[in-house]
Amino acid sequence: MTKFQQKVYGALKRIPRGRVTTYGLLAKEVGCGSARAVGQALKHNPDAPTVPCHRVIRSDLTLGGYSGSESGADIRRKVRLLKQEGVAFEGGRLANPKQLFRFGA
DNA sequence: ACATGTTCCTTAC
DNA sequence: GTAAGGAACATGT
Repeated sequence: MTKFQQKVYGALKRIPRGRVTTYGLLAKEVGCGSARAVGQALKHNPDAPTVPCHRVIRSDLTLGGYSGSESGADIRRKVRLLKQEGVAFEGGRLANPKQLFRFGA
Protein backbone atom coordinates (compact mmCIF):
# COMPACT_ATOMS: atom_id res chain seq x y z
CA MET A 1 0.00 0.00 0.00
CA THR A 2 1.54 3.27 -1.08
CA LYS A 3 0.62 6.80 -0.06
CA PHE A 4 -0.64 7.42 -3.51
CA GLN A 5 -3.15 4.60 -3.17
CA GLN A 6 -4.23 5.90 0.23
CA LYS A 7 -4.93 9.27 -1.31
CA VAL A 8 -6.80 7.76 -4.23
CA TYR A 9 -8.90 5.52 -2.02
CA GLY A 10 -9.59 8.34 0.40
CA ALA A 11 -10.85 10.60 -2.37
CA LEU A 12 -12.80 7.73 -3.87
CA LYS A 13 -14.57 7.05 -0.59
CA ARG A 14 -15.47 10.75 -0.43
CA ILE A 15 -17.66 10.33 -3.48
CA PRO A 16 -21.32 10.44 -2.38
CA ARG A 17 -23.77 7.81 -3.51
CA GLY A 18 -25.55 8.53 -6.77
CA ARG A 19 -22.53 10.37 -8.15
CA VAL A 20 -19.54 9.41 -10.23
CA THR A 21 -16.15 10.92 -10.91
CA THR A 22 -13.61 10.74 -13.68
CA TYR A 23 -10.01 9.56 -13.61
CA GLY A 24 -8.86 13.06 -14.50
CA LEU A 25 -10.71 14.78 -11.66
CA LEU A 26 -9.66 12.10 -9.22
CA ALA A 27 -6.06 12.41 -10.37
CA LYS A 28 -6.21 16.15 -9.95
CA GLU A 29 -7.69 15.73 -6.49
CA VAL A 30 -4.93 13.41 -5.32
CA GLY A 31 -2.42 15.85 -6.79
CA CYS A 32 -0.90 13.68 -9.48
CA GLY A 33 -2.66 15.00 -12.52
CA SER A 34 -2.20 11.75 -14.34
CA ALA A 35 -5.26 9.61 -14.74
CA ARG A 36 -3.20 6.58 -15.64
CA ALA A 37 -1.59 6.52 -12.24
CA VAL A 38 -5.08 6.58 -10.72
CA GLY A 39 -6.10 3.72 -12.98
CA GLN A 40 -3.14 1.75 -11.68
CA ALA A 41 -4.12 2.42 -8.09
CA LEU A 42 -7.70 1.39 -8.80
CA LYS A 43 -6.81 -1.80 -10.59
CA HIS A 44 -4.73 -2.78 -7.59
CA ASN A 45 -7.80 -2.23 -5.44
CA PRO A 46 -7.04 -4.06 -2.17
CA ASP A 47 -10.60 -3.61 -0.88
CA ALA A 48 -13.16 -3.62 -3.64
CA PRO A 49 -16.25 -2.87 -1.48
CA THR A 50 -14.31 -0.31 0.54
CA VAL A 51 -13.06 1.29 -2.62
CA PRO A 52 -15.98 1.96 -4.99
CA CYS A 53 -13.85 1.88 -8.11
CA HIS A 54 -17.09 1.42 -10.04
CA ARG A 55 -17.84 5.06 -9.30
CA VAL A 56 -14.89 6.11 -11.41
CA ILE A 57 -15.47 6.58 -15.12
CA ARG A 58 -13.58 8.10 -17.98
CA SER A 59 -13.64 11.84 -18.68
CA ASP A 60 -15.42 10.88 -21.89
CA LEU A 61 -18.26 9.80 -19.60
CA THR A 62 -17.74 6.28 -20.84
CA LEU A 63 -17.27 3.38 -18.44
CA GLY A 64 -13.63 3.08 -19.32
CA GLY A 65 -12.61 -0.18 -17.72
CA TYR A 66 -13.15 -2.40 -14.77
CA SER A 67 -11.30 -5.31 -13.18
CA GLY A 68 -8.59 -4.87 -15.78
CA SER A 69 -10.95 -5.20 -18.70
CA GLU A 70 -12.59 -2.54 -20.84
CA SER A 71 -15.55 -4.79 -21.54
CA GLY A 72 -17.13 -7.96 -20.27
CA ALA A 73 -19.25 -9.11 -17.38
CA ASP A 74 -17.26 -6.92 -15.00
CA ILE A 75 -18.20 -3.79 -16.88
CA ARG A 76 -21.81 -4.88 -16.89
CA ARG A 77 -21.65 -5.30 -13.13
CA LYS A 78 -20.17 -1.83 -12.85
CA VAL A 79 -23.09 -0.30 -14.75
CA ARG A 80 -25.50 -2.31 -12.67
CA LEU A 81 -24.01 -1.04 -9.42
CA LEU A 82 -24.10 2.54 -10.64
CA LYS A 83 -27.66 2.13 -11.79
CA GLN A 84 -28.49 0.74 -8.39
CA GLU A 85 -27.11 3.94 -6.88
CA GLY A 86 -29.14 6.09 -9.22
CA VAL A 87 -26.50 6.63 -11.89
CA ALA A 88 -28.05 5.58 -15.17
CA PHE A 89 -25.98 4.76 -18.22
CA GLU A 90 -27.22 5.01 -21.77
CA GLY A 91 -25.46 3.79 -24.88
CA GLY A 92 -22.49 2.80 -22.75
CA ARG A 93 -22.21 6.38 -21.49
CA LEU A 94 -23.37 8.35 -18.48
CA ALA A 95 -26.96 9.37 -19.20
CA ASN A 96 -26.75 12.33 -16.81
CA PRO A 97 -23.41 14.17 -16.98
CA LYS A 98 -24.56 16.43 -14.14
CA GLN A 99 -24.13 13.48 -11.81
CA LEU A 100 -20.40 13.88 -12.19
CA PHE A 101 -19.01 14.61 -8.75
CA ARG A 102 -16.30 17.22 -8.43
CA PHE A 103 -14.15 17.31 -5.32
CA GLY A 104 -14.69 20.45 -3.33
CA ALA A 105 -17.62 21.42 -5.50
C1' DA B 1 -12.93 9.20 -36.02
C1' DC B 2 -8.11 7.43 -35.86
C1' DA B 3 -3.31 7.85 -34.69
C1' DT B 4 0.32 9.86 -31.87
C1' DG B 5 2.34 12.16 -27.83
C1' DT B 6 2.30 13.18 -22.95
C1' DT B 7 2.39 12.07 -17.76
C1' DC B 8 2.73 9.62 -13.32
C1' DC B 9 2.79 5.47 -10.61
C1' DT B 10 3.59 0.31 -10.01
C1' DT B 11 5.87 -3.83 -11.07
C1' DA B 12 9.59 -6.70 -12.99
C1' DC B 13 14.53 -7.59 -14.26
C1' DG C 1 19.02 1.34 -11.05
C1' DT C 2 16.84 0.66 -15.46
C1' DA C 3 13.06 -0.92 -18.38
C1' DA C 4 8.18 -1.97 -19.41
C1' DG C 5 3.19 -1.61 -18.53
C1' DG C 6 -1.45 0.63 -17.41
C1' DA C 7 -8.98 0.79 -15.91
C1' DA C 8 -6.25 7.89 -19.26
C1' DC C 9 -6.10 12.65 -21.30
C1' DA C 10 -4.97 15.87 -24.85
C1' DT C 11 -3.69 17.15 -29.48
C1' DG C 12 -3.05 16.58 -34.45
C1' DT C 13 -4.33 14.58 -38.81
